[in-house]
Amino acid sequence: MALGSLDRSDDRAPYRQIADQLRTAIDRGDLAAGDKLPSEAELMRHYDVARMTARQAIQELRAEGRVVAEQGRGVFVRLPAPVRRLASDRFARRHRDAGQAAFLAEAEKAGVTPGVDEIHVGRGPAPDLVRERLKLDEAADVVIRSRRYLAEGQPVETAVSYIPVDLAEGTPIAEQDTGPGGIYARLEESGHMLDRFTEEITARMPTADERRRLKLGPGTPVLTVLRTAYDTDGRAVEVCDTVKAAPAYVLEYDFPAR
Amino acid sequence: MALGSLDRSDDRAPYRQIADQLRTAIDRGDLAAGDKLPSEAELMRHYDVARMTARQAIQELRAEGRVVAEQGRGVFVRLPAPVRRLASDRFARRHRDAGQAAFLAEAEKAGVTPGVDEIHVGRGPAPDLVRERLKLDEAADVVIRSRRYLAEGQPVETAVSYIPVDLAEGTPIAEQDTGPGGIYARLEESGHMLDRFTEEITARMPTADERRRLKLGPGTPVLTVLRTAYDTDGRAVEVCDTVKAAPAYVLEYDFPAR
DNA sequence: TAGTGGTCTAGACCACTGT
DNA sequence: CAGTGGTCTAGACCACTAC
Repeated sequence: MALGSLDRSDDRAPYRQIADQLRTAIDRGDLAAGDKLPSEAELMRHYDVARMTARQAIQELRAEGRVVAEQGRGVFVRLPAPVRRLASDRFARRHRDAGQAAFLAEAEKAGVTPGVDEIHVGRGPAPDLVRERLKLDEAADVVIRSRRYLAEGQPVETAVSYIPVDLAEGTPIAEQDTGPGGIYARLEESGHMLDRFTEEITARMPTADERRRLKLGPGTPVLTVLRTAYDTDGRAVEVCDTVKAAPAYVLEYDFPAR
Repeated sequence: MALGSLDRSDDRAPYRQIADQLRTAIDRGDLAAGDKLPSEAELMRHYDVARMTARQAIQELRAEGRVVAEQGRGVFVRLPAPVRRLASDRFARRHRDAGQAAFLAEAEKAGVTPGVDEIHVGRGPAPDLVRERLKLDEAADVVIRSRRYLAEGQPVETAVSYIPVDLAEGTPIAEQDTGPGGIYARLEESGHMLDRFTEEITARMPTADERRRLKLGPGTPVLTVLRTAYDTDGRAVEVCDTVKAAPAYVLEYDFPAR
């Protein structure tokens, strides 16, 4: 691990120069995934700077999500997250017919042990974003199902589903356990055959709460997917708001050139 | 703007408590978009802490992308970026027939003044990711077109297209100006009618280079879209690698339940 | 010129990790 | 125990902004 030296005549701040050199070392592969970076003390000696300067350089890389600090151990080049590809056919009826909800089917395909926890089922008013998409009036309540998905025990996604009460009440959708095939299978059983979905994708930094629930390190963005399900009558029957740890996902879509 | 006080018995670090209080003030609307946060000096007086502690609190919010610091002026609650929705029909043939490339058609629809700059056209080997998708052997060159898109003068997206040389050479695709309707119109003119696209979406923190080209503040993630275009023979005729400033986009996809 | 954030120094004590 | 990062203090000089 050969570090360069500071150029005091360079107008770039020393901490940026140090960050650049570390970044380059990572990009070149001098520092591979999982490797330990020089400690703060080593950087102080090597570059002859104060501790805060060395720390600031490392802080840059942390904010970029390239390295992770572990107290008492050191700072390490971040390991590439196990990536799960989500194809847009993941809600295909054949999976429901096989008795599997989308997340479980997808995880199994990827050879990952799936899990679900923090399941909460309730009833209440829908957020504005949801109300617009479900075309409900302000007064109408919805059944709200929230849960957290795990892959290999690690949280990777939170999801909140909103279903109009007239579609959910009296069915397992309003229960803790929705049964085989999940919400979509129950909707189809009650005569609402699904026709199509729309998904709206954004990316942003997580809120403090999301950081906690998804156990995200600093410098880790989230992908949000807001999915609306329509039945064959063209009625919006569910809105699902998901927040995914971005490094864990690739979303795939296929569409015609028309 | 009423700030609380520190709880020294709280095991959360003072800088976290201060960050929490500021975050809450923003969420509650006490600090609206564009408002100035208390200065470092004010935070030092109010909470009776050292400057670095006040700075660290603000640093938290910056990394979350919630506030932006402007030297000499102060720290401000970030303004919501003007969002552009990208529907998956943005490559519909009707737009090409109308003589417009996708970005321009989309921008006009959104009432935004579009721009393109930093156009570079060249020829060289394809990156691995691209070669796999174009099904080329290692030796085969591609035509490489890179450019940067602007909305209202602000850079919002960079794009690099890769086209197999046998499809591009001798056509305007290998020239600086591809002509009306862009690359896709030229491909169709030469007999490669487009059939479908696949898009692979990820989100991550930008590289230093991307931060510069897209003028991104800290705490701003990017959305990447890797699009592959197929002609009616099922041949991959183009791969386009785009990097978008995440706050500026919502991607929309529509797909059947099958 | 006063106020702001940007950067740096030189210390200090703490909690956690591994030996 | 020594080594690591986490946090804090109390200063300093600088560049930029607004008045």
